[in-house]
Amino acid sequence: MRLAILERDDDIMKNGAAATHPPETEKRGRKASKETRRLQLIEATIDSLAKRGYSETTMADVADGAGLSRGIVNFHFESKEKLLVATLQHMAEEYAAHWKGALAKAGPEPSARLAALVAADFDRAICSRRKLAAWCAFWGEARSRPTYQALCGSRDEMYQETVVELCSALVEAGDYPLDPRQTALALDAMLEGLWLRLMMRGDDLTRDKAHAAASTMLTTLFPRHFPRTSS
Amino acid sequence: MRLAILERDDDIMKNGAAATHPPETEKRGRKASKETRRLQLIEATIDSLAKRGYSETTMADVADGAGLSRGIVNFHFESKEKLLVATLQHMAEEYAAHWKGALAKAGPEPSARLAALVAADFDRAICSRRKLAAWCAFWGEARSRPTYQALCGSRDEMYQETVVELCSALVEAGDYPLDPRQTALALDAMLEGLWLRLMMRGDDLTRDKAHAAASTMLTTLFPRHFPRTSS
DNA sequence: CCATTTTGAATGAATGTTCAGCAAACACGG
DNA sequence: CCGTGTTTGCTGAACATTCATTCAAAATGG
Repeated sequence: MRLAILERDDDIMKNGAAATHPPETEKRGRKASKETRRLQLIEATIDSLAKRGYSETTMADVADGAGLSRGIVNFHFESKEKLLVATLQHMAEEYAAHWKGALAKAGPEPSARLAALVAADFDRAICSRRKLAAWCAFWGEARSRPTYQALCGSRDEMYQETVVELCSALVEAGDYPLDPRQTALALDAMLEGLWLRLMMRGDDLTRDKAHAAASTMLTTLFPRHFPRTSS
Repeated sequence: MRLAILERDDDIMKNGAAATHPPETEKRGRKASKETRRLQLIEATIDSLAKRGYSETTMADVADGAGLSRGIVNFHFESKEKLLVATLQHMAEEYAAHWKGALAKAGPEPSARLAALVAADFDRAICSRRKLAAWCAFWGEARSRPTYQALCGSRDEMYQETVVELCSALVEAGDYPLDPRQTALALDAMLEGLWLRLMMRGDDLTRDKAHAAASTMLTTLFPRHFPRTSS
């Protein structure tokens, strides 16, 4: 009779041994509602993707990770494929909700909004090792799977469009000699590239360093809106 | 009696139907040397990775793609794992040789060298769909496999270091208010991110557009060294 | 008790690996 | 130029393993 380890140590980018206490807000064991169990399995899937990669993520591993029996996944999800799609969907929704939330809190000033968007990308909640690894695992398969490809545009048209608009506003306000679309593309690519590097080589690149590099880039692009920091 | 289709139409980013004539420099059929056959299988592996993704790349598919029999891979490579490592190694070496060659041709001027480095990244020979897809397939697995991780740093320390040095030279020469290391990191991430996007959404983003965005970024970072183009 | 959830063994398909044998190239003596 | 033996490259069926899926039965909660 094994016990599910539920709380994710959504890592501090340094596998911290944070022994958080079980979340009492949600009921465990048999009483877990359908949706809760689905979440639990999705989290276990992310764990497995991060630990073993896409190609070695098995149903058994997911079930074990959740502390449940083998057949469980096919009960809550119909198949492995659907579990993975649900997992990607979950991450995409979480990501979108996160940057939209950050934007909402940022106020109306374009520069503040853009800074918030960048900061959101390097937030602990989003930019943890295990989640980056999971994203990357899906990216690797996205080329050959239309479903993934669509969802992997999580940093999607809406995000991209938002960045374009913010760049447009800044270019106009500051009279910068930049093409908003091109600038937004470059910015976006840089953020994604920083994620990739963050995931690959974890030692010599920290979340803070990556965030700093991105912020400095904003300063260089829009010097009149992002004052140079002392760093 | 099937015939191996050897020449890759290293694609023009739009699956061109370039029916190149068989390379006469290398002997085919039974007489193919060991090394040639290995290359052939590696190319077939890249094809399979691009077409089906890492997790669905099978030995049978590689063998079929090369027009050879099932057991062939285990004869020339020892195992699937070793085939994949050899493939990644091949791509890494090709990539390194390519940018080093471009650098050699660029002359001594730092700005020209940096521009050459960027241009090399978007060269047809390197930046074809199938190769980007293959890279991305490996990236997805790199997290959980030390061997891949090491090789995936193909855009490796040496590349990164070169970019840092070029940035340093430019910063000094032009008195730009930039930190070379941070700038190099951002540039590098942007290039990798552009690759990723180039692979994901092939329609609304072409190699030329990506290259243009990268070049514009150079202009913005080092305006006195990269004159603004009319584009 | 009934409905819902969970279990875990059985099943079958997919696939990496092995290997005995075949056939082309080659070496060499006639 | 032939014949013969040997090496080397290659084949494809057989094998073993891994893994997703199924399902009948058990456990749990209401």
